[in-house]
Amino acid sequence: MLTVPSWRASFPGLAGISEDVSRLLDKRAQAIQLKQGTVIFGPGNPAENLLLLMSGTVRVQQLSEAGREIVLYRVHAGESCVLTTACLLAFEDYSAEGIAETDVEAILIPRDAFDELMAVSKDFRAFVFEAYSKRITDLFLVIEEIAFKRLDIRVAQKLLELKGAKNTLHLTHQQLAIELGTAREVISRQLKEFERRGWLGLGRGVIELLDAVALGRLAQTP
Amino acid sequence: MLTVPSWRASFPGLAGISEDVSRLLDKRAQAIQLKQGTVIFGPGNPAENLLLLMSGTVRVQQLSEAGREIVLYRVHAGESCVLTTACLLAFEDYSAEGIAETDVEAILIPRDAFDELMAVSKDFRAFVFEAYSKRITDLFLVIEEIAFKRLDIRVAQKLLELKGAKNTLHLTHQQLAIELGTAREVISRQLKEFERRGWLGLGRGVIELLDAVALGRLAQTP
DNA sequence: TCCGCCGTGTGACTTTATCACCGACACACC
DNA sequence: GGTGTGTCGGTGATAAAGTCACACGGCGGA
Repeated sequence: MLTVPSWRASFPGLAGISEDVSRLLDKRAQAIQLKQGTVIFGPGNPAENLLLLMSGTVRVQQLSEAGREIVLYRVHAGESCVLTTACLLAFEDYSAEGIAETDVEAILIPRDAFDELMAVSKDFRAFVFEAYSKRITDLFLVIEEIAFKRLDIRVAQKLLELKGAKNTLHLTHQQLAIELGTAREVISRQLKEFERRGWLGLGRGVIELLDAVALGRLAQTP
Repeated sequence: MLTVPSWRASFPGLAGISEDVSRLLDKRAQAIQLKQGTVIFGPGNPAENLLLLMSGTVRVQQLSEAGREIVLYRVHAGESCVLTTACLLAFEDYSAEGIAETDVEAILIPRDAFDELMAVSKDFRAFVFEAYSKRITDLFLVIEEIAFKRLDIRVAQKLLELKGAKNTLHLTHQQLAIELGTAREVISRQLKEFERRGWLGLGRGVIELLDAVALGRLAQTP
């Protein structure tokens, strides 16, 4: 009856699961570590397992035939890489790839254990579908933004989203272009314009937010 | 032991289900008919059931705040409206809406029956995840196209995709603009250009494909 | 030290989006 | 038959975004 310090504490969605499901998880789940930059799944090597992230983030992005890229969403600690489960059970190939953006600790649930958990646990099903729901609404948001939103607004939003506690971002114009699915030159010019307005300071591979308030105002505009 | 002429014949993915699951389906599933134009789910009225389409098509589209729209995908006969199941179990609101594009006959599976089926039937789980997989790759495709593909190519593709057996399409420039998530004027000019090249004949609410081969060539270009 | 790569800047041009407004047709109603 | 009224499509002007080609400078490795 002692409380085992379980990884499951990180996943509120799994809090309510029953004793025996819990044991099943403990038996079949496996902790892994991934170095920053590891390609977790992608064209050619489909995901074989469900991942639950303990720490770090995974970036999921789409590659176009022409070699351009766009970031679809990020999986953070406490979340799961569920969209991979779609191909996990349906065997269909993915055109997206997942990359460990930082070092990552994760729990790995093999395909058959995933299926068994879906069968036996209502809570696990709810957990999975909730995660699906979040990802799909993320995708809908991406579609809405690239189709209908002005780029300056999206750049401002993305800068505020990516900045951490400090107001300094370490990323290149090219990386920012991939975040938004556009071209590097377009981003360069946009950042230049923000710099001209005194909102940003620009350096090689560094962007400093000087006026987050002004950026926030722009980001708010509908 | 007589074969009941079952609706399930329309769904190859459900062919292999066992006797008792089959009985469960028959008991809980319910046939419905929907008139063309019916809003099946949308902001404000989330889907309460899983739909399996017997006949007709459902168009799923996204509405932007600014009032613009884009078609995300279509559900055809023999397919299911699975993405709604994500919110069906996770209760999250959808920003997309589903509309019966034609008169529709469908099988309706209530939420609790859906959950029970997920629990008891491996085949049903496979069916659901396969449907998910298809939809999600559809969404990825939409993202790739609006982000990276030239509009003239997308117009050509869409014209060929929407045309039936005949080479005559009944849709307005506005509708075509919604298909592609762009503006009506842009479509008008593009169609005009195709007409100038002799590829199309244009009338009020009518587009006639005169040179499908040329359109196909354009649609192929990477 | 020098070469080469990477990140960035820029000009010229094309494509796409936006805004404002117009005319034409279709249908309903007098 | 005329007269609204709403839908559909056409167009010009302008702005935003994407594309292409190339130049510059820093910095790290050979």
